[in-house]
Amino acid sequence: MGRSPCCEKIGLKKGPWTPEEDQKLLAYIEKHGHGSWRALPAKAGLQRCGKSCRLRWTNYLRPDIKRGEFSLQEEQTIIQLHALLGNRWSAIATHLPKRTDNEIKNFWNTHLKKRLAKMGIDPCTHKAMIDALSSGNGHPKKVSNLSHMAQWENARLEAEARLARESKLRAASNSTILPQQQQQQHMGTSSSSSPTTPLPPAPLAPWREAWSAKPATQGERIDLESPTSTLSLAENWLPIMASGTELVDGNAAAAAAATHQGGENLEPEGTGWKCVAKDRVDCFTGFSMEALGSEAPWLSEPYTWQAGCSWGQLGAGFTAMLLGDSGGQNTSDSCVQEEEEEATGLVEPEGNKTYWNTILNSVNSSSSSNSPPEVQPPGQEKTSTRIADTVRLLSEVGSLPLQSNRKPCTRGVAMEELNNKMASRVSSKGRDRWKQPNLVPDRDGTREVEARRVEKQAKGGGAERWSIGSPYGIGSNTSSTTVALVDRSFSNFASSFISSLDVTDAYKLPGVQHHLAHSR
DNA sequence: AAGCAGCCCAACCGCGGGGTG
DNA sequence: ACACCCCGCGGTTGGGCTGCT
Repeated sequence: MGRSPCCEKIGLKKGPWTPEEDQKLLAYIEKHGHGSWRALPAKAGLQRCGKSCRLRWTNYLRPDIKRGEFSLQEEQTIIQLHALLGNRWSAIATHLPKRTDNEIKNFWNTHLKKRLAKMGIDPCTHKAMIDALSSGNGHPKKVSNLSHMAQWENARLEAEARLARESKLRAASNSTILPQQQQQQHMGTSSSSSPTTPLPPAPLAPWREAWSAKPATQGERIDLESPTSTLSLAENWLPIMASGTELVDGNAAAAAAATHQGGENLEPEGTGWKCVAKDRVDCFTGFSMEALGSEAPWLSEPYTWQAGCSWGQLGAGFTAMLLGDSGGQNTSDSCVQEEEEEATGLVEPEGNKTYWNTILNSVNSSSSSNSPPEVQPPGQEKTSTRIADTVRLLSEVGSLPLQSNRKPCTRGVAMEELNNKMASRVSSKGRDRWKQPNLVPDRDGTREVEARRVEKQAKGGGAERWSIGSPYGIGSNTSSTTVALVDRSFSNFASSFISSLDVTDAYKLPGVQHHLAHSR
């Protein structure tokens, strides 16, 4: 592995930057772009290594950096994202405009970590301390990593399972709907569908569709019910809800959840929440939908997009996202309206019900000026849409660069894209496991090359400049391309989606909110 | 006022992935 | 397939600052 020797070279300056050095660096980059960092110091007349220059630029000199105190909103975002992503600071930073990963990392280590610890929440696991200790065998960091990885693995498995089902669906006759299945759906049972039986697309709520695709026997359950997904569901979220600690007692949790449900879908005194609290240890080790099934009345409720969902819905949230809304397509008008409202934060996440379609419309409309959307055979648009959106969901939530300047996804492209991403995830190792290249067409349009974001344009966004990386270098007009930021509303969606995930729900509870707000 | 401890954060270190020849 | 190079990332360090004794 050819690692660059970097700063140990004799004669290169280290330590704090002087204003003169800053000025030199700024002037050079403004005029030429940074190009090769290694070559930059010599060209700019700096006695620094390229790495040092890069760090100074990315963490301090860059014009699109916001400095100063973190707002409450930013704090909460960091906490929620850390609960989901762990110490993936760069990924977290992509959700906090104008903040650098280094700044966020420092802020976490110096402020938030301590504050959470003070509140009795383990900053590594985002669980109540007592649970972290009891379940982690004294290795909270391991537990944290496990939880985060479990969530991603969960997403991956569900996406893969979905693709498998899509294949089966395609293979089977679209018009075949077994009468007994219709009856089961009507009756609300969830576990008796055969894995080899084609599933009807519409009548099932998304999460029920996902779970009903499971085989009925334990040995065949690997399709959708992985130990990791069970872990992420039960371990992250339930303990806080049910722990009865000073943060939120069981009743408060139930009441809070009922509030999230608008007091309609979940009865605080109902069997659901009590069951969760009482049996949470069992849930950790042996959770299965079959076991709960009809015993848990909230599971038979129609799936609805509420900000706070029952714990059964939490896991289903991701599933539903990956599955898309099977309830029907939205009209373009309402999509636009919802998108606008979503961008202003005026709507509840139930607007997400049709969000996938909105996103695809956005992406397509932004990119279709050059290439008209491919006409899909009837019945295939939706599949293509969902797969493409799945890819985007994984990209966004995992902070993988979005390929927002790509042509509208056809089924084949989307399938290939998703498969590649999934395969890459599985095969890659290390912290870049989730990182994917951001591909853009090259100058000839004959192939794709990696693009790098070089700067944000005007304040407030709208467009973001990307530059094609090697071999063309950065800063050349011919190598840079401007792509529309069609993902603003998607980003909003992602935030609300993240907010709906298991552990983060704990932070939405009034008691915890209060602690967060008043411990600043 | 001096000494000390703790905090903060810019900067550094080193690992590892990706691109290229 | 391999070596080399570049760069991004997360963990860590250390100098400056602040508050306490």
